[in-house]
Amino acid sequence: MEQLNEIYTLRVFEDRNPYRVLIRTILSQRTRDNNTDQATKNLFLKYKDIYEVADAPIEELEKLVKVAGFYRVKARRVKEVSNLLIDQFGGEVPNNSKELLELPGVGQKTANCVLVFAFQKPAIPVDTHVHRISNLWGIVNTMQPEKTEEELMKIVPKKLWIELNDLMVQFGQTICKPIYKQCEQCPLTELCDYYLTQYENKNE
DNA sequence: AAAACGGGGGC
DNA sequence: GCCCCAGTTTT
Repeated sequence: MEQLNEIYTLRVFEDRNPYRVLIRTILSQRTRDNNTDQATKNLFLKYKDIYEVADAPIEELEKLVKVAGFYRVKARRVKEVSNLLIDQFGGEVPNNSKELLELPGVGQKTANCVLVFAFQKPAIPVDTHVHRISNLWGIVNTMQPEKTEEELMKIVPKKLWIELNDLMVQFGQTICKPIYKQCEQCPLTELCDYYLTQYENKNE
């Protein structure tokens, strides 16, 4: 943890407006942060609030969101979710997991991001990196992301949930990648079963 | 359980 | 040019 903190800085949503957090998180699905930021900026420079987004022409939404990729799906989801929130939740983003999961384009990970970043509620947004690395390190041994979240919550002190989660994501993006792992740059090889099994023979 | 969705940034 | 992407929905 200390070592990781020297390499990475914590990324958090400075904007805690629940609606913008929700939209930003939907736009971030399966896309890199830079592109997500740009798409979010495009959207909210043009539209002031949920009602303007809900009324926006789909072609215009697609254009603004394009840089994030999956732009047709995402534009449709942004519009759908905005209309649904207006129709069924009085234009407010729900602050509990059950109702969040009913929204189109919102799965476990996105729901957790909203809970954490908009409402400061305890949850761990487990993405593919966190899931993969947790298993790699033997922190958990399960193929189910929900189970990973459960196990991490047991092991990691609550105060560190968000920070550690974020660091694991960045670690997964840069070093402990899905396939091409950069073990030469890794400060944690001494703790890593994967590294030991991969390299112990080569080091002879 | 697997495919589909779609475009960009990094190297 | 190829690799990899802070997933969710549909088949």
